[in-house]
Amino acid sequence: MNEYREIGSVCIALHLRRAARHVGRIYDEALRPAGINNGQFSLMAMLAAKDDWTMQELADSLGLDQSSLSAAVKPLMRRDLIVQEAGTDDARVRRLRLTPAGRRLLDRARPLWRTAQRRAEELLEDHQPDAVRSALRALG
Amino acid sequence: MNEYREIGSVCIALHLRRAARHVGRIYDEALRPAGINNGQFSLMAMLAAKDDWTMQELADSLGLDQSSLSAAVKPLMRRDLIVQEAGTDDARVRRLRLTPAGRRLLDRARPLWRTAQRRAEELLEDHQPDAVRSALRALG
DNA sequence: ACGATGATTATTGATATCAATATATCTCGG
DNA sequence: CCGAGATATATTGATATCAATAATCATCGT
Repeated sequence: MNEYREIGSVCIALHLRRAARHVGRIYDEALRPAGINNGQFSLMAMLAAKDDWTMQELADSLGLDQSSLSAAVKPLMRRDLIVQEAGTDDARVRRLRLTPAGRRLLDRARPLWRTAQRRAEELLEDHQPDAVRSALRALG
Repeated sequence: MNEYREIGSVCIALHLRRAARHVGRIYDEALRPAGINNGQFSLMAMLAAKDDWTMQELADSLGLDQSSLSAAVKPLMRRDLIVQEAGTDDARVRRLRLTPAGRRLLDRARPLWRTAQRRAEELLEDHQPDAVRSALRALG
């Protein structure tokens, strides 16, 4: 018997990344008319939910490496959807904000997100979406 | 009330990608002594489990875009861990095989994978790993 | 005030990922 | 056999992701 047949069926990293790729494509496709992808939508939705994030706080909330966030904000800043402003008290920190244009784009994107969200929940019909979210929170 | 607070707590794409990033880092760290990352381990384990994959078959099994696999095999070929050979009957298909060096590296990596796998299962202790895998299969 | 240590963000170099497109090859009707 | 459409893989250009490192700035002890 082949020792490696098992791995494809039990490896948590493989299952997670495969699912993340597929679901990410669902959201990306739904969001395409708004001109952003699912990662950019998540980032901007965080900014809309709570102002005054530092880079590190936001990176932690997204489960991202600090340097990955540093790269991810660049395309959004180039399009003037978000801005980074220097902290007043501590000159090292950078605070992120949505611009008015970013907020408008996000509002246009929200119904598209909801469509994708519905489709993803349908895939989880027989698997208790809340239990799955809870498990994913434990992993992330 | 802010319409966007909800999104961070219910978005399936965000939960999945956050978990996938974190878990991926666990496996990457464990596999580092072998010189491969979790995606490369998955790819090579598939080749060890069953020979004679075409590119498209393997891409489907990994839930990857065909063009992503095309890019992913390059670093492994450069290191002579896998080879691509032209199909005999159909000149379009390329078949992938582990080289002996690839097989040796994979055998060295397997106990490292098992360590990471144990750590990931521990995170899922209270969440029935088999149920989670089943849900992830439904998503991917 | 100085210097060491720590904290925050950015940069670099590598791989990963996709959509769109290109290229090569096959198949099948005529 | 030829050409049209289909299929398999590769390339391109953009963003995503990390580890390692660099660059700034803060803090604290002396």
